[in-house]
Amino acid sequence: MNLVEITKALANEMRFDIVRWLRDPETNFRPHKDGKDFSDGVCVAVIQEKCGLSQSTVSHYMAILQRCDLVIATRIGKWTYYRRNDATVRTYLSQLQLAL
Amino acid sequence: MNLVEITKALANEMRFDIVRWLRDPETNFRPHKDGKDFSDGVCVAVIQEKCGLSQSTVSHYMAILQRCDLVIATRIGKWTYYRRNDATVRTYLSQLQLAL
DNA sequence: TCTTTAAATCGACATTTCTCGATACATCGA
DNA sequence: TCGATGTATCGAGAAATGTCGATTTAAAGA
Repeated sequence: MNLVEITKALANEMRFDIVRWLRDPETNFRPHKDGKDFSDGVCVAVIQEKCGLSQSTVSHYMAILQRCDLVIATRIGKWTYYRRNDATVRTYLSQLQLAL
Repeated sequence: MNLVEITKALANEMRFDIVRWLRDPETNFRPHKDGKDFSDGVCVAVIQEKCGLSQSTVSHYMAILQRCDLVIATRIGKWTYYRRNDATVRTYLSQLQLAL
């Protein structure tokens, strides 16, 4: 757990929002077109639609969030679903409290 | 209180450390040469010595930390003393908990 | 197998951040 | 008032980040 690396990942309005939104996908994202629930997370296309950024940028951002374990990716067929890693978020917050 | 702005300020190893160090100046910085205590904070020269960065960079970093209220500056004569703004740090941490 | 679709990667350019040395400003002491 | 000292600001170049469109990869379906 590298505090500064996670802080860098969150030091961007959109990535910060994505992590926030993923706390409660039901209220923050539209449903998947095929009706799949959010148990594995939200697919890139739906996150992209919400962000209003290009597909490549969103994919890149999700990779950054994944690299520091803020999200977990699950590939199913053509789709990659990203969900929050609550354990990392919790650990980050408590470590930050201790450090700062 | 802009969460992302404060997060950006902390998204740099050295600035992160400075804020940490300022929680307990007595253990993290050498005493001021004139014997002044740390009640108003730590002067730039002493922070610079600890960081190992140039004077201008440290001055710049302290301005960034000050702009988002993470530190409070007190000018006394030629010296500027910087101390942590614990209120901001606490508010930041709790707001972050709520947001994330 | 060919086409379509979702996502990742690549290459490029613009913007921001990092960091420095030089200079300016303010204050102190002689 | 002059020189020394501490800090802030300026200007610049290097590095990192943001962001895009194009391309590649992988899987699904016809």
